[in-house]
Amino acid sequence: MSTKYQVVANAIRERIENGTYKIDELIPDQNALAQEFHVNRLTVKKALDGLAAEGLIYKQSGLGTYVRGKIPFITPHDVSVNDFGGAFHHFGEEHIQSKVISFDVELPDERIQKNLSIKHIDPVYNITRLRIVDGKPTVLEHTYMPVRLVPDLEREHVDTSIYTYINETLGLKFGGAFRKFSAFGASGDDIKYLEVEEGSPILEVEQLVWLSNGKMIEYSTSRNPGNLRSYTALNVNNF
Amino acid sequence: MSTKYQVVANAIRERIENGTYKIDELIPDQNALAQEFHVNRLTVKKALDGLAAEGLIYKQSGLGTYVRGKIPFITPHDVSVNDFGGAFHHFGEEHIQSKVISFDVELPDERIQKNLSIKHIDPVYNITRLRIVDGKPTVLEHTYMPVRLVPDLEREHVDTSIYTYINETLGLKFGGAFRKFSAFGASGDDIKYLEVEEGSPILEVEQLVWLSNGKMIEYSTSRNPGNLRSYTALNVNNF
DNA sequence: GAGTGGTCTAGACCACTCT
DNA sequence: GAGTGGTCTAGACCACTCA
Repeated sequence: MSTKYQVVANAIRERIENGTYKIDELIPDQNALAQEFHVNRLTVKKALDGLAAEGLIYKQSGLGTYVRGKIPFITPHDVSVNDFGGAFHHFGEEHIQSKVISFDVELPDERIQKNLSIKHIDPVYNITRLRIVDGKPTVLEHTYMPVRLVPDLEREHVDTSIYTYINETLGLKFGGAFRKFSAFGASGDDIKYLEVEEGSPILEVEQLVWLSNGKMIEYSTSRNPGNLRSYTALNVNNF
Repeated sequence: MSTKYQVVANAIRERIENGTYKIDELIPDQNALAQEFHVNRLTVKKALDGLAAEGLIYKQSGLGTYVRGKIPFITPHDVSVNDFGGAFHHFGEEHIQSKVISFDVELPDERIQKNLSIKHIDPVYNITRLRIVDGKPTVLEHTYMPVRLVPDLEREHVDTSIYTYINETLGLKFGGAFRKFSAFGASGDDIKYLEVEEGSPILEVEQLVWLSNGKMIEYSTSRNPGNLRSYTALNVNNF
């Protein structure tokens, strides 16, 4: 919130949301915006690049910058791959409830060592949680995190939001994530906890998250009953 | 391939791939690279920003720029959401075969009108294709495209690669895509064409693609048997 | 304190689109 | 030709990390 280009980006985002800049219409050109905000044109461009990456606007060299309309097939149930809030933040405190099925510390097997780039002597948390949204079992999460990077993780954090603990208490920043989407038939724990029938479709997200310093902090799988949740992803081309 | 930052980015990408810059090690700093390539430091920074967005490197202010290691759980079967090649390009001409199930021109219903941002009088192609990879039915694609944007689409293009026709013959560029991943149980056409059993898990990708001029060019759904294909997505955080 | 990447400026030229 | 966004430069200052 402190850099100039973020201030400019937020101001423009606000104008798009409140309708000052209308869908499919041109917004003022970069020079005009630079004058208005008393910044250099490059600073405006950087702000617009960010909004374009979010999908809010699109630019055409020689013409100008347009506001993009909403994507029709997004619903509030869908989870965007493009933000890092975590489930707690997405659904809101009032709607989400977590049932901790297991919360252990153990030494990692070879697969976990590889994914988290750690040695066999580095302990990891092994956490299984059932996320209940508005009373409905919605996600079964299986999470591994290196103890070294997330010291003193308490039951209390696991009950609510581990991401809040990592971001706000430890002051760590996420650098990025890699995700893999697959479809499976429900088995074992899915049937037990998600209250679905054997073989019914499950959307699995396998996920590797790293910090801004490049260290791997989380390897997890999330299993969602097919009818309850979808994931969305936005991609903008720049070549 | 023509701008300076692309030249620099490609040179650095090459050095990472051929091992000149090693995994988890620092690459030369921005000033050194700027000197070497005879460009300004900002140009180097822009090149590095691009490589960081691709996930190849990560930067830490105050320390330097590191080469990121490979993500362990990617397999060659997985399709990356982060590129725009199309199925034909991904699998290679030798491995992929397309069976055109239907190829019609019709007037769009309300759902298609909304997704493609067109009127009811604008005709669309309605194409159903079965993609066969190495002899195995792998994807059932259902595609809508506005006739106005893709004139003179011939059976020949549908048999091979529509993307090649759009990019190379029509000279159009993709601007971005929005995708939604869901899990379903196989039904109707899935059973018939993908040779799977009723109710077996299907990974569906619903997709909206637009051109660099902002116009919607494709609305499609792709259905993959759960055991055959996964999708991967990379996200880098910048706030 | 030295070195790193991040931000910002003023000014320039280019490629592109429309009239 | 006028106006748009894209690229590039030279130079400056900042925040951050490590010794």
